[in-house]
Amino acid sequence: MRRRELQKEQTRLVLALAAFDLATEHGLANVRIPQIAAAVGVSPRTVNNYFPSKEAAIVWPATLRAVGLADSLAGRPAEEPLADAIVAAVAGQAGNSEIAGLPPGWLEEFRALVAAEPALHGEYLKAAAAAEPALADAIARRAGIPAGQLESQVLAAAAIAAERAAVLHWARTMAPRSSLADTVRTAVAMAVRCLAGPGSTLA
Amino acid sequence: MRRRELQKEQTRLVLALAAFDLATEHGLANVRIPQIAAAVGVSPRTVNNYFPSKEAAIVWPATLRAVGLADSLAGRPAEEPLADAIVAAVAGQAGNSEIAGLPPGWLEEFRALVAAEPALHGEYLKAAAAAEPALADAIARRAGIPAGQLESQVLAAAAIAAERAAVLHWARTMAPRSSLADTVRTAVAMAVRCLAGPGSTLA
DNA sequence: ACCTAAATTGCGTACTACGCAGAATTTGCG
DNA sequence: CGCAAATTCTGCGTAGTACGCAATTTAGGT
Repeated sequence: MRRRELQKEQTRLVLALAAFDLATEHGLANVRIPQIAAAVGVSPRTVNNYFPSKEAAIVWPATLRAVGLADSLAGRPAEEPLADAIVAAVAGQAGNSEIAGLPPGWLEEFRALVAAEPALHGEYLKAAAAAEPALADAIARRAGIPAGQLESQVLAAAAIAAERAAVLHWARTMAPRSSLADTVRTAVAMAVRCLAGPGSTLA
Repeated sequence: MRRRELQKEQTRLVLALAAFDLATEHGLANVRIPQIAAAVGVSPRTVNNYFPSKEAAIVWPATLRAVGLADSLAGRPAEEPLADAIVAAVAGQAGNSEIAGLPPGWLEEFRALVAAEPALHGEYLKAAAAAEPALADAIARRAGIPAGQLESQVLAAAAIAAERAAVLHWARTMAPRSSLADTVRTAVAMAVRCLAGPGSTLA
C-alpha cells in the first residue's frame, strides 16, 4: 500500500500550492478554505483533513524542505568536515527548489509572501523547527555520538535559526547584492563555524 | 497617562497567569476562554481584547522575558566581551524568573507545560522569535555597527535558538543533573562562542 | 467635581476545527 | 476478472474562536 500514500502526498502538495497561489494573489486574509478546495476540486472538508489551517497549508513546502535537510546532510560524503557538510546541506536546499515537484522560483515567491504577511511568520517558524529533531539526530549519527545530546540539538537549532535569519534578512533587503544561496551559506557558516568546527566535540 | 498602561499590563499578566494555571490543571485542550475570564472576573470579550488566542495568553510571560533580553544585554558592563555579555544576559533571564511579578518557580512549571503540550511549541517559538529584532539591534548597538546587518541578526537568532533548545532539552531530560540556568549557559556559550568571540567582526 | 479619553462589555457575524457516519474508490487476493 | 476489505472523500452538525461595532462604565487630569 505504497501508492496510496504517494497519491496522498501529491494531493497534499497540490492543495498547498493552491493555497499559496491564492494567498499571493488575494492576500492571506482573503483566502477562504472553500476557495482552496474549489481550486483543487475537492470538498472543503478534505482540505481540513490534510491541513489544520490554511497557514499550515501555505507553509507546507517549507516543511517538506526542512525535513529534507536531515537526508541532505546524511547524503554528504563522510570525509567532509561536519561544519562544511551542514553548510552545504542547508545551502543546497536553498539552491535547488525543485526538490519535490515545486515550481521553479518557488522559494522567491515564498520569501516574498512571508515578508509581506507577518501572520505567516509563526507558521514559518514552526515549519523550520519541525526539522530540528531529525537534523539533530543526523548530526549525532554523523558525529558518532548518542542522539539527544545537548550539543547536537543546539547545533541543529542554531543552523536552522541561521538559515531562517538569512532568508528573512534577504527578504527585507530591497536590493540584494548577493544571491539568497550565498546569504544562507554565509549565515549558516557563521553559526556553525565553531560549534562544529575544529576543537568541538562534534567535529 | 502612564498609570493607565501599567494597569493594563497588570491585567494582561493576571489573565496570562490564570490561563496558565488552568492549562496546567485541566490540560490545554480543556481550557475555554470563558473559564479564563471567570477566573479573573472579566468578560470573555475582554480576554480576546488582550490576547488573540488562549495559547498566546499562556505564553505571554515568555514573551515578556524574551523582550527583556535586549534590555538585559544593554545593562551589561560595556567592557565585557560581547559573547560573555550575551551569555550572561540570556542565562540571567533564565535564572531569576521574578522579573515582572511572576510567581517563583514559574519557569519550571512553564517548561513542564510546554513539554507536556506540543500544541504550545509553536506559540513558544513565536514568543522567543519576537525578541529577535530587539536583541539584534542591541547587539549591533553594542558592537558599534549599523543595525540590520546580517551578522547581528544571525547571532541573535542563534542565541535565542540555543536558549530554546536548552530549555527543551532540559525539559525532556527526566533526571537533569545540572540546573536549567547552567544548561542554558552552556548552550548559549556554544552557539555564541565563535559568532561573537575573538576574530569576529562583532567582537 | 467635571470633562474627556479609554477600557470593558454585550451582541452579532463569519469562519474554523473536527467528530461522525455514509458513499465512493482503490487495492490486494483469489 | 471480480470480490472483499480497507481507506479516503464527503456532507453535516457542533463547539468554539476571532473580531467589528456601539454602548456603557470606569478612570485620569485639571
